[in-house]
Amino acid sequence: MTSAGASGMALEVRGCDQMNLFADIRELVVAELQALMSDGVLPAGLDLAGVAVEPPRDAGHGDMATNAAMVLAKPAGLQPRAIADALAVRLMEDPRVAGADVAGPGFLNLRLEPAAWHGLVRDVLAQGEGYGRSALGQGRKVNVEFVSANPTGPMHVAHARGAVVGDALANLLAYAGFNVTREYYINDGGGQVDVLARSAYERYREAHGLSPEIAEGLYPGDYLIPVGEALKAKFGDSLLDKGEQYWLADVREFATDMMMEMIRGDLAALGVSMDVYSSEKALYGTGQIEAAIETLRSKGLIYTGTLEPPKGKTPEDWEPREQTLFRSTAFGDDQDRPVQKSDGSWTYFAPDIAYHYNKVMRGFDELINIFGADHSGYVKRLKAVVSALSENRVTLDIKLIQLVKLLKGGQIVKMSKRAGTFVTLRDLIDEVGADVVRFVMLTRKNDVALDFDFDKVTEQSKDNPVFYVQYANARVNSILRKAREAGLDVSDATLGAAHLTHLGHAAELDVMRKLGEWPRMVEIAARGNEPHRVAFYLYELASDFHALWNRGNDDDSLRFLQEDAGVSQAKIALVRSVGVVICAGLGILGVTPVEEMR
RNA sequence: GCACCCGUAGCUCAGCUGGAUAGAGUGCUGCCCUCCGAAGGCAGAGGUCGAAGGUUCGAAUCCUUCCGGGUGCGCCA
Repeated sequence: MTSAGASGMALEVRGCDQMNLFADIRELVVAELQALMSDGVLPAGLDLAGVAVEPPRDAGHGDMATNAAMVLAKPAGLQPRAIADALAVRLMEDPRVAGADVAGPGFLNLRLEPAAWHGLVRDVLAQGEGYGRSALGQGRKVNVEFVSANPTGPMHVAHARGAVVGDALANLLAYAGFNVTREYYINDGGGQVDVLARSAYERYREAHGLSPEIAEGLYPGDYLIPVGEALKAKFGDSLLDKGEQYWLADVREFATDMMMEMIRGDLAALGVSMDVYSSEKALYGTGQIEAAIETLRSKGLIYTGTLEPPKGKTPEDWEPREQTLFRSTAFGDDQDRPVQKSDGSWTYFAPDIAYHYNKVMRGFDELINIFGADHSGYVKRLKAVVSALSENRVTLDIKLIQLVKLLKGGQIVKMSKRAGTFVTLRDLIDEVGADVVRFVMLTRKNDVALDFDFDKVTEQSKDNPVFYVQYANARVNSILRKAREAGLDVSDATLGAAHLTHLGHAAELDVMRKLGEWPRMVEIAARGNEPHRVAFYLYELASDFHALWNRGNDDDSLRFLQEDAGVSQAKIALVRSVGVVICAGLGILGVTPVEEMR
């Protein structure tokens, strides 16, 4: 939602004062390892790519841990401990490092000086929601294609998850320094839009007082009634009692446009806006499909042949047919795939090839498609197409979105298009709100099924992750409000200049450590195209913050508002930092932060 | 038959592209409000990471083979 200026911002932040404590310490470790190499303690020319600086699993081990000694032991021909000891001595000389202990099989556990964490808080306040933005993407052009629902009706819940994941992923990638385009591929070239046209025509007849004949296979939904009315308004009675050949094309275009209008509205209600809408139909008759196929043919990947029937269960009506095929088996697919039907017309795969060719030609470095899990069989052939057409320059990552199971009162909400009981995206948003829909849809990895429990998501307890995170943010704002009422200056500038040496308790350090993980988390999530990690991170941050808050009940010195204004400001600086990161994270998820719970 | 995805605490799920004694929530047991919002927090119990092999300093994570569940498999997109 706030991604418009993202790529420019990332470039700006890139460089010197981009704060990422883990990255900084890794740089330090690498520098010291290089020094050890030039001193002859380590053999020269070691590959340091595998050296990682990570949060230790157990916080008791310290603030950060590096595996350097273990990954280098073998290539260096030395004992891990010997490397770790030598490295520890050098690292201790850095003012940020308070301790470096060798542990376990050769981990080097680092404890940082409180001042390092204080610097982090100052940085969060100085950079605001820019804290955590990354230059990882280096402005590379990435295209995220998602939703792409057929323009034949309103969006329903099955589309919602893909829409949310795609949009949050786009936000995430923009935040991580990619130049992102959100794109919707309109499937307006196939038989289903003819069905739409015929269905709408019946509603048009209905608008003229005739009784509609919704034959088997047509779309029965009420949402087409206004389309019928609009057709009447536009065409009067000129289409009545005419054969399909007189009206099909016009009605199809008109109805498709209205459906897309409705879908745009549905997306907007969910907070999604696309940068580009591409039309399948627009590929026909322009030579683009032919050109794409010819390009593949020139690589020897197109031929005429006959497919074997699938082993195991052969379809009843199977008969061998000669078709134009794409050699996707050359890329690991199970079988070659037809691009032309036996009558010579294109299969749905052909325009898809042209569409992906088009994306490659537009200069994208990376393509990401968000598909429903029922498209799993489609993945290999599309990847094959992209790598063939781009000479392996462009990568295609396909995220398959598993089903959403709706639960209400402990019961599964059965959805049937025919029975008209499917739940539309609008219904869902009207009932629980777009923020809840978005957050909950991001609390699972894309490739596992998701239960969406109406009762839980509207509940105000920590069962409900949306509420839990929002509550943390509300508490942050509550503190700021109280402080202002007490006449304290809590502007970010003032807080950033506070004497943060007042922060040092273990519970406070826990929160600071978690804040320190944010930029690292962004990069991990962006590298894997996994926006759900942001949701989980926010939950953890909220948890650490709630814990700190409650410590104040037992220990007065941990309360945020103290007698001494300077001490208060230091504490509030930390509180405010938590709010900044929560807002940044919610921004990526596309969820509106609430300042007060109601 | 083949391909892809999933299998982690009673239940719902995380798990950083191979790291340390596998973590949350929920449920169960016991605690914490004169208090910055208890709509919260703390502690305890609870595991053969579906199974068996393999790769190496080291595997829930990578490889192989099984078992169980889901999805898909030429003129629908």
